[in-house]
Parts: sequence; C-alpha cells; structure tokens
Amino acid sequence: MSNVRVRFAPSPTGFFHIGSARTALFNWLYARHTGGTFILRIEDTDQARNSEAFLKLIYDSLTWLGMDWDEGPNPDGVGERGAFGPYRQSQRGDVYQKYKQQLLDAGRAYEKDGAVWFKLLGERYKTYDEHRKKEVEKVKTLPVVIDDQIRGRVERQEDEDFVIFRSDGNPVFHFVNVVDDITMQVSHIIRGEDHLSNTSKHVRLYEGFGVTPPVFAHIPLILKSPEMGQGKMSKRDKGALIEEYQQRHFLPEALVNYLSLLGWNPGDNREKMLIADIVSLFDLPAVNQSNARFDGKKLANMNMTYLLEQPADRFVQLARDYFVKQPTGAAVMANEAYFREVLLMAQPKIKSIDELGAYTVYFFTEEFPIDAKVKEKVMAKGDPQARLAELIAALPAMDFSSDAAIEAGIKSLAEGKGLGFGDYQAVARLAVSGTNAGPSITSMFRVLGKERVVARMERFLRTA
RNA sequence: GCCCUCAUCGUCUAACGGUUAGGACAGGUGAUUCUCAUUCAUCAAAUCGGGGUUCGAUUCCCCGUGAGGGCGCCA
Repeated sequence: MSNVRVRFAPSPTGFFHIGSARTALFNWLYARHTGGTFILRIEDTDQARNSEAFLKLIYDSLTWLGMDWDEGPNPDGVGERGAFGPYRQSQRGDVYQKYKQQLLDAGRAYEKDGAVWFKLLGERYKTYDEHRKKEVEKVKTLPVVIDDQIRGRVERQEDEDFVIFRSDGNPVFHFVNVVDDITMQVSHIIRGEDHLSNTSKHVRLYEGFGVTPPVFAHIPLILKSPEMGQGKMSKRDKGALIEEYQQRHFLPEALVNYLSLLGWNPGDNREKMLIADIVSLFDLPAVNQSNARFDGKKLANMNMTYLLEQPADRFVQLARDYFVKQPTGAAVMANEAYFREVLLMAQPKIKSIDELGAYTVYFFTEEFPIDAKVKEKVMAKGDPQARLAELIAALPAMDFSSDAAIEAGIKSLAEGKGLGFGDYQAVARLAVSGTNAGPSITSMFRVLGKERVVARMERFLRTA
C-alpha cells in the first residue's frame, strides 16, 4: 500500500449532489490508482443543519456508486473502521481542544469577543473594507504560495486574523478541516476549486501547527447546463441530485463513467470505459483546469449505451428492481419465465430502465392505452379495418410456434390479397399494443399468444 | 470594491510551437430493419478580442473582455 491518503469530507446538511459525487470520485480514483487509502470523514460540526437522514444518504449514495472507503464510519452507520478515528467531527471535540491549546500556548491564537482567533504574523494596520463597509485590521504578510497539482503555482495574500472557535465554543470549518487532515495524515487534498481561495488560510494554519501542508489539487467545478442558467450547479437544479438517478434506475457505472469525464479524459478518444480502466488511467495532472457544464443528454446516452450491453441476467435483475417499486409490479412479475421473455425483448429497444413500465404495459394487462396520434395516422392510410378483419379470419389457422412461422403466415396472407407485410403490420401492432413502438410484430404475437392477439383485434374493430 | 481561477464547435473535450484544428453528445440528411429504437453513412458546427515573441501561435507573454469562485463567529 502506498502512503497516499486522501479523504472525502462531506457534511450531512443536504441532499448528495453531483458535484460532491464527482469530488468523491476523483479522490476515490486517485486512492485506487495509487494503491492508497480513501477516507470518509463526516464534517458534522454544524449541529443546527445536520441530519441523520442526510448522513445515511451519504453512505448509500457512495455505496451505490461503488466508491468503497477504507477508513471512516461503516456503511451501515454502526461503528467505524480505521486507526485515525473518530471520523465524525462531532466526536472529535477533544482533539480540537488540544490543537486550540497548542496555538494558544504558542501565541498564535487569542480570544476576542468570546471567540478564538488565529493570529497572523506581521505588521498591523487599519483600513476600510469596501465589501463589508467597515474598518478592519489587516496584517502585512508574505504571500502564501500553493503548488497545486492541477493549477500550478498559485499565490494569495492572507492578511486578516480569522476565527477558529466561535463564541458558542464550536470550532469553525477551516480549523477542523486542517486539524483532521493533520491527525488523519492526509497526503493529498483533492477538492473543488471553490476552496482555492480558502487554501491560504489553511496553509497558514499548517504553519501555525508546525506541520508541512499536504499536496493540494483543486478540481474544476460543475456548472449548470446552459438551459438551466448561470453559475455552478446547486442542489436545486434539475438533475443535480444523485438520489434522482438512483430513483430513475440509472446504471451507477454509467453515471460514474460520465462523471469521470467531467474535467478529465484518458488522453485518447475513449469515452466509455470500464471503471477498472479509469482507475488505472486516472491521474491528477491530467485533470482539466476549466469548469465543465453538466449535460444530461450525454449522461442519458451513456446510460443507454451501458444498458444495451448488459448481460440478460443483470438486465432482468435491473428490471425486477424497477418493477418492485411499481404498483403493478407484483402482477407483472407473477410469471417468471414470461416476465423474462418480455423484458429481453424490450432490452435492445429502450433508452432507460424507467421506460420499461410504459414500454411493456400491454404484455401484462388488457387495460393498455391506445395512442391517439398513432391511431389517427395508422387509420388514415389504406383500409386498415379490412386488413384487421382478414387477419382475424386467418389467425386461427396460423402456425404460432416460432417468429419465422408467424412471419410466413402473415406473408402468405398478404400475397394472397396482392398486398405486403407492411399493410398488416401497422394496424395489427396498433390493435394489439396500442402504439407504434415495440418489438417485432412476430415475437409480440408469439409471446402474447394467439387467443389474446385475436381478442384484442376483435375488440379494436368493435371500438374503432 | 478587493483577491483567486479559467477561456477550442451549442455541450464534454483532443491537438512536442508546424494537423485539411480530431473525437463524442445534441442537431440536420440519408440507408437498413415489419413499427419504434438501435446501427451505419453523411452534413453543419469552434481556437473570445487586441497587441507582442517567433520563419511559424489554439499552444508562450501582456492588456482587454467574458465566465466561475472566494472575501461569515456556514461548510
């Protein structure tokens, strides 16, 4: 095992969104690529906004996406693993007190207005702050130099003392973040670019503790797609929540694959890749510097590509997971062999699992909808009623033992009337399935069975 | 207002300082299949602007402009 130690440090104050997932992913990829350790740390110091439900969502989302962690709370939330715990900041009060005392003893922190402040070293002066509309005390310091793995050399001036413990006694983010990274021996900090400006604070804190800062790597942000407006993606944007993709039965590996391509590429034209290949190819210097816009269409396409190539058993299992949650689920899955046959017929045709219900409805009930637009179109051409009547007459004698036999049967009927297969196909499909989209008419007939096909045609003729 | 970062088709992106600026998604057109979808073929589509450096700049430098982020006793 290498000495690379990275962490993902979410706070359970809201839904798990796509930006967090991508940050987690890049950390996970780097850990797996280097043979290092991936740590999950829960930043739950903000008691007012924390919730157990959101905490569980973090575990579930990471697990669903296949990002396993080596240290941190256990995925079921009971107990934890790793030698550097506790991994929830709410349980690390003692550690923070100790480090606060260290700063106090060294003269690098002081109390003011009931809060504890970190003290910058240098000459002090007062100046008016245009942004905050008040006079502030600043400190003349040398710029902090950050050698970022993705950005290169970044310089930033840190010129004001800042709070590390609030007057309510709780430590603030910058402080706990640095203390935890020190005590957990984090070697690389991979996080969003929104933290780049905070990094100078963090570096000063490391110096205050007499510790060499870890390697920083600030990854680009995910922006809204153009139709969603301006700015970085937030939880309120459509498609921003991991939970949503889970509910829509996306394939997690497709989502991970898509996310990995937002700000990174393997150096060639490959896009669809095995997770194992992404792990072996991923590296920090290859990460882009510019922000990326989220594109739901490309994600959907990636998901479809994955869906098309799923082995039959996995696809049926995915379908089962979907139908279990549908009100009609029990009826749909009542006959195992029939269910499987219908589903495998649908697999090459659908773009996402959540289309399955509508796509296969007429296989499981007589109460399927008739698409009005399709009906109008089909009925306007030729003499569909006559074709249907001919089919009804010919069907009882037809061989239904195979797709080929059915096809031959319809063809010979058509030839006898001087017509083509196509003259019967559209109206038969409409009468039997209520739509124009579906598997081949022959396999549809065979799976449905002769009686049901004839009955539906008769009913259609009566009501049409 | 101050500070930091970024800038190639609509979007994600590729291109040792030398390419007809490539690929993918989305879009257009056509072919194939009994429908639909897939698939295949094909078309359209970009180096933000201005200065340098250089024989030569998408690539290096500067200035604009635009976009994103930060400036909390939030994380």
